[in-house]
Amino acid sequence: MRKLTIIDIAREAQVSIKTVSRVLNHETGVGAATRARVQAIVDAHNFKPNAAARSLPGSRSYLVGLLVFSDEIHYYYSALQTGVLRAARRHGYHMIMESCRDMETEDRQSVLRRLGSSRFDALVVPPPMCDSPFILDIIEELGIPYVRIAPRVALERSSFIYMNDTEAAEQVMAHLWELGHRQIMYVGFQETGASIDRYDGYTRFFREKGCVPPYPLITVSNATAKGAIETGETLLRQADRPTAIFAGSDLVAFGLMTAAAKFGLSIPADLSIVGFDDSPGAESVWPPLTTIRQPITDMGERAVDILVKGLGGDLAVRTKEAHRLEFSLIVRGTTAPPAH
Amino acid sequence: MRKLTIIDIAREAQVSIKTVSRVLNHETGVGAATRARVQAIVDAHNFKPNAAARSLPGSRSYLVGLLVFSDEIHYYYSALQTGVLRAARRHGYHMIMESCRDMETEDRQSVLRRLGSSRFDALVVPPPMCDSPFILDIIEELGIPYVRIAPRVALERSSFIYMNDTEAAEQVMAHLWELGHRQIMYVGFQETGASIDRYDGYTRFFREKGCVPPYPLITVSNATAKGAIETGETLLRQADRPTAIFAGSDLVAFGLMTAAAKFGLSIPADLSIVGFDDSPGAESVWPPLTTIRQPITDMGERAVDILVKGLGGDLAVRTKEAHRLEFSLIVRGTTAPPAH
DNA sequence: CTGAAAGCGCTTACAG
DNA sequence: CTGAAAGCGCTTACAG
Repeated sequence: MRKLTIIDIAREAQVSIKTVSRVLNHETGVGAATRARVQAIVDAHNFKPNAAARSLPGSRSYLVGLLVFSDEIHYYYSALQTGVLRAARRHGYHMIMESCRDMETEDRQSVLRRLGSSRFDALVVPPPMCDSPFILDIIEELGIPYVRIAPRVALERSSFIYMNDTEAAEQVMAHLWELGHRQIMYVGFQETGASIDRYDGYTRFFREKGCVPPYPLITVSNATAKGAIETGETLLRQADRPTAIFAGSDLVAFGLMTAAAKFGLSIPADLSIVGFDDSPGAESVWPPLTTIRQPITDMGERAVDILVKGLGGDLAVRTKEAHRLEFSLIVRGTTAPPAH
Repeated sequence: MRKLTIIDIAREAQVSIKTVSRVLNHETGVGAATRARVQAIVDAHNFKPNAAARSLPGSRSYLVGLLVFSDEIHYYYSALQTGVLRAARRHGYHMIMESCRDMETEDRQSVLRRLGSSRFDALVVPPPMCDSPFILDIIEELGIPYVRIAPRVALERSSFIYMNDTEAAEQVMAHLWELGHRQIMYVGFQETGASIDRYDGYTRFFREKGCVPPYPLITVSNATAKGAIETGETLLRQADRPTAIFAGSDLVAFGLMTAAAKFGLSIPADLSIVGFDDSPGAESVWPPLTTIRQPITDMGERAVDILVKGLGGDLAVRTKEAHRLEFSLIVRGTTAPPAH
């Protein structure tokens, strides 16, 4: 069977190819009845216009860019990428990745040139680039439409996708509280502001219970587990050590688990631990980690959906939007009621 | 500055656009002098032909497919993808990912239809799909050129990229031997044949030293760390426990490290451990894991290089090739001389 | 070994 | 609200 073209659709709908093109691109200026008839035929055939043919005469490339931080393999970007790829394909776009190593230290001209020479129509900007005024200025100067993932600053600058870290933290606390824990500690990380949002949830939870948080904020490096291990060794030696620790990230949780093992503390019998991220290792460690799953893949998908809708040219949808996605608490093996 | 086209190149070289097209596509039938002159101009401008314009009239899509196993996030595929993406961009191609969840259980017709409807010009086929006759039959039936990554069966069927697992294993053994270890054990995994290749290196090393391997082959599941932890607990309880363990994968190594911690064994003072893969966690655990780094990203790049060369149409390069890439032993903190 | 013509499937710019 | 014409930058099929 030959590949369908808009000529086939046009013939079947008894309209010109231009009208089919209008419907396909959600352009205005087509009668409601005509639009419905064409759309029905498009749907019936599951017709997808040829991307090459679209981009050749047009000004669009049908490429969405995903900004990634250096070439490193990080599950956060992998997950995001899976979502971007999925949505891009759905919309007839391709994904192109642009790596941002050293963008902050590079001079303005070379970054401009580099981003300007890539021919994507729109850009998905995840952390930490989404919070860099330097990067945002350049993107805006180039006039590239963009959507940010989980930004923390200058929220008014663009559409963005986010999840509520504070609320997720409160849910972690509620889980531990219900198990009977009261001596709960939060161990965060230094690298990004997300840790603070989670700490806010921790303190807010205690406040709502009418209590004062029993421990001060502790932060370690989130780059390697070393800091968490060392901190864990100090913490767990204390006489009034917590019965449960809420770790700001899975990596911090892993470090604490290692430290606990060194002290002969059994998890979750002697100490409960909750992570944050549901990273690939969370299921592999022993016991498997109770943690918060972030909807990273969904975030990527939604970002592309917004972008493509905006590129459709319908001015009404160019409004900046903020989409909140839901997290979920994954209860696995590192949480249990406290001993006696 | 306006985007260059082959018309500009043709004018500058005083030839027709058809001749420029021939040079660009490495087609035969251009005089050596003409070819050199055109190529020089192409290089001088760093001219890249417009992919959309190429694929529109032609039969090629300028898309390379990467087959991935389900939608899971796995660093192996992430690394491969980085390489494929990098090489694809270099050659003016885009990358498209095709997920293979349940391919083995699906019926032949639906897989054929699915792969047939994606319009990539060539396919990179990593494990485990590269060893599935079912998948290979379908790809060949569709006439899609493909290169396999680290295949273990039917090597004559296609070009492939590989590394020498056995030799890498021998290098691990040499490292441990030089530190003074003699009671070295190998703990492999069940999932893929790679574990056997590594075990072969283990036994071969002892044979070359004129010894008999001191321990039998042990295998655990590579899906979660649980099996490795339990196995480790059994092994480390033994009176004649090894002074060093060569783990068939990083994940197995992580499990063994957890088990060692439970027994109060200090790594590397009481027990040395070496992994295999250099996965993202290898640097984050404590102590950081000594392991073999596989050139996964490079493998992806090379696969695309071969594919694109083949698509160039030069029959001579359609020969099946096998490219071996080099691994490297990354010595970190889990290996040291044995106690006393 | 080299080139002139037609056309891929769309969008742009314009006309009505 | 709808359509006819031109053309995007290449490749294909053909001619010499």
